[in-house]
Amino acid sequence: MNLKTLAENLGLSQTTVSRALNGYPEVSEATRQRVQDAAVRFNYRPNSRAKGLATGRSMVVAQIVPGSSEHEMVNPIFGDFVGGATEALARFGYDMMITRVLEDDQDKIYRELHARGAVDGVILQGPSVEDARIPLLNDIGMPYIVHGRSTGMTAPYSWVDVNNRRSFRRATQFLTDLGHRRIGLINGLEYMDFAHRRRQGYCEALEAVGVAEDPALLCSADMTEGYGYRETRRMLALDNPPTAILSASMLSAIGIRRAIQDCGLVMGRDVSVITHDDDLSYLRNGEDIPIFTATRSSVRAAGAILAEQLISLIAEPDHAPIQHMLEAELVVGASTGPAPRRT
Amino acid sequence: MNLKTLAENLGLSQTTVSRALNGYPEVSEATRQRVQDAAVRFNYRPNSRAKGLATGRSMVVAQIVPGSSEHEMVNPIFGDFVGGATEALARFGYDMMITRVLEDDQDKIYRELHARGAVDGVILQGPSVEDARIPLLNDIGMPYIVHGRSTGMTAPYSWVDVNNRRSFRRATQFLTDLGHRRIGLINGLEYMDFAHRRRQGYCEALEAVGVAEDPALLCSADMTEGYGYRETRRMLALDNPPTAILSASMLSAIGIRRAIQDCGLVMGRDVSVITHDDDLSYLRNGEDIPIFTATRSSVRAAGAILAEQLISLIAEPDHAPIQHMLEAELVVGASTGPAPRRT
DNA sequence: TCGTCTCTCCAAAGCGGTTTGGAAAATTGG
DNA sequence: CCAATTTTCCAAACCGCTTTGGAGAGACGA
Repeated sequence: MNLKTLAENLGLSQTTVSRALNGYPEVSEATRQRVQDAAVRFNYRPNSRAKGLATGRSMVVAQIVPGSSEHEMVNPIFGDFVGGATEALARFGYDMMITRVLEDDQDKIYRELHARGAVDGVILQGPSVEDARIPLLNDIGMPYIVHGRSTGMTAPYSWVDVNNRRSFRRATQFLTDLGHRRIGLINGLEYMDFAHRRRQGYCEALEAVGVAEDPALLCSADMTEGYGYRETRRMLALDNPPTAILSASMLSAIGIRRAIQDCGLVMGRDVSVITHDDDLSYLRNGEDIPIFTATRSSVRAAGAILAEQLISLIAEPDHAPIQHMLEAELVVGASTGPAPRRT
Repeated sequence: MNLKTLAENLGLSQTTVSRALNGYPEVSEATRQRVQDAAVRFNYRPNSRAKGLATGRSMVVAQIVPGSSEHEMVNPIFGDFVGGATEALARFGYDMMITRVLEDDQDKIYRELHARGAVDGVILQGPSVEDARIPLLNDIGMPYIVHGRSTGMTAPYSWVDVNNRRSFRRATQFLTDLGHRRIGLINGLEYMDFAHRRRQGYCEALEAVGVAEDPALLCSADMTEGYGYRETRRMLALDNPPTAILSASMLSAIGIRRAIQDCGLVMGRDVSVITHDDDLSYLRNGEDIPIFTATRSSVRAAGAILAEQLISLIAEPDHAPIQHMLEAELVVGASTGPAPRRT
């Protein structure tokens, strides 16, 4: 059923039917009712592509998933983020398209996506420090919003981000307040902006209590369970092991907990742990009381906010850049306690 | 830059330019070269919507993410699955669209997606036993393929699935061969088809050694870490606790391990554990040697296969239903050992 | 030299909507 | 009752591409 046959069935012109359905005022209420009823009866839906052609909008937002090779790690937050974003997008009649792109032809794909008119806007995921995609998108002139920020960017751009520096500063300070001085940081990849900022916050808090950072207590890699385990084992084997560890993700934290137990220690007593918690639906930090003390910020909620902001950027192309800072909450769980007295 | 202006620039008709770019033989090699060069020079890309309108194909495949409420759990496999699928889709020029849909208006959304002509085909995720979406899609007449199967379906349909029953039968048998007779099953939600089948396999293997199933050793829920922990604690507190546990996911298995340790027992010695492992990129089962003995089947690979099969279904609308069975491999890790002698 | 084939290329008709610029009909005001 | 509005509807152009049905130009054989 297309507009033409629907109009014929009603004995009206396509114009009138189109207007009736799209809520234009140039059509009487009686006619509008009649048209709407018929549309429902015939299960009529305007063809997306035709509508898009005519209006110049695709009502689709893209999320580009980078992946340099077959074995690239998928970001665990992907599912929840998309869940939050699609829900918000659906409310405004938008769909989300996922495009996978190899590192090397980022440029090409973004340009093509725009030239093809396939999408109205783009969500940029996982920005690195000085991310090259930002100037690229500025150049292309397609609405976009970044999930996170990119240190070192001079040009303005729209973003939604958690205050990673502050949250890790607070977390570290929480530990120093408890008397900890040897604090490990099991961080994400530090060319990623979020990890870069978390490290800054950590360093600032250490500096505030006059502790110099120790390279042996720092590491940076993909945030897996095994990584958390391995690095914790390494740190606990040091002559001067940490009494507390900061973790960049729940998964690493689970590995950290395992390592602590395997060393015959008790988490929260011998070694305190604070982790960042994205509040993933399939990886909850405990049920009633949190297992880990954590800096918590729902990535799902972030997805919804990004989607809404992107839509307003699309609606108003020369809107000033949107900059939306989210604060992580510091929730206290069972994994932290006062620094053990030096024996 | 659109076809018209490109043609004008070249002094050719739109027809010729279109044909030159799409590889039709009615155009001389010299002209084709000239056209292609110009297309590159002007960075011309045919508009997706216009092309779709003209050809009647959208070159988009949808994946519907069900979600009944705000707090619905996102399936942890989502990211890897989409990664595998989009990669395969991209090879054939397809994009993937994610649509979120509330349980209650599944019907409406599928029908609309088809009527709107927004997508050429659909991937159905997470089928339940007797899933109502399958007859619905048959009725609508849109190409689709199911990730998993649906017990109790009479109508034929296309699917790609892991042989869940066999793999859990083998896993259970592996344990009975080691002398285990008290074996717990910490299963996924059993209205989901995969969980239903795994339970069947488990029961079959127990029956083979004459062991009756014990309701106290069975449970079914969303597969979280906390769930694995809680149920393991419960089972280990029984008068007659299990000596082995089967887990439906890595996440639950991690909780199971934690519970075993918290009870002062050793996994692989006091309690054996086998888990299903979807080989998620962010949740690897150990690095060199597997932590858990596991039935392993890459969900990422499954995504790629589903995508390819769906594309062939789209290309050939009256293709016979595709039924592709994947076998999980049983990899032996450090979490299993002979049944401890009854003391 | 002329009809017949190929080779190239093109004008125009869709695909299914939206939107502009009127025109006919109904309403209002004097 | 008639002119001036307002209301209601429509024909046709347009969005950017593909594809059908030729047409013109050389090449070829007779």
